[in-house]
Amino acid sequence: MADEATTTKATDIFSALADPTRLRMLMALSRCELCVCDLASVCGISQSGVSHQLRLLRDRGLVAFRRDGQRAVYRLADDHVRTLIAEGLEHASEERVS
Amino acid sequence: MADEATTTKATDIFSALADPTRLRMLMALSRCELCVCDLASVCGISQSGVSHQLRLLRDRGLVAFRRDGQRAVYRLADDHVRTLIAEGLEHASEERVS
DNA sequence: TGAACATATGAGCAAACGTTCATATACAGC
DNA sequence: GCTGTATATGAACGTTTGCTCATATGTTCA
Repeated sequence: MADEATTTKATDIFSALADPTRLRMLMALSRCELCVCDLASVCGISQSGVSHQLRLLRDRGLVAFRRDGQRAVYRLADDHVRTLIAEGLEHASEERVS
Repeated sequence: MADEATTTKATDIFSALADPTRLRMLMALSRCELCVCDLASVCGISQSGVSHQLRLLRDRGLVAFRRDGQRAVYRLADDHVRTLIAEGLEHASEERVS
């Protein structure tokens, strides 16, 4: 276990979570599904920026989406993502135990 | 919960895990404590490179170390780190469920 | 003290990243 | 068809990252 491919995939997942903008997007999506413009206002960056980041998250398999008329409505791909985010936030909010 | 500071701290943790070299180092350290030169041979980069990365991991609170003569012996700072790594690897090794 | 070994630090550089701007594509309603 | 809105894509940019080289610091033993 933990071969080269798995390690690479794990770093891909972690690096997807390693940017403040993407983490905020995923935190928002862990509550409810949202369209691109919603995410843009949540993150405070341009629609274009959000779209670029969403493509990365899609490529890494962290989010999925459906078309709803003109809108593209995004959601977390699965509960694994939700769990990882929750764990990271939990550890981050805990006091450091030496 | 999940305020600005917590989000930042979480991205710091995730980005520490987001590099192949650092993840390999941490995976090795999750089995047993190791000195710098051991880690260098595990990672296949220079001693200097390992030392730089260890400093980052120390600053982020992911590893701790003790002096043993000339050696600096590093270990994971706590079990939270071990848990996060294990989760990431587990998710990475699972088949993608659409 | 001085030599040998282990680790840490600083400078420098190529590559990757995150953003914006401009523009293209897709859909809805007229 | 055309217009307006939502999303996607490509180019360009400044910034950050991860590494190596050279060198400094620290520890042990003679």
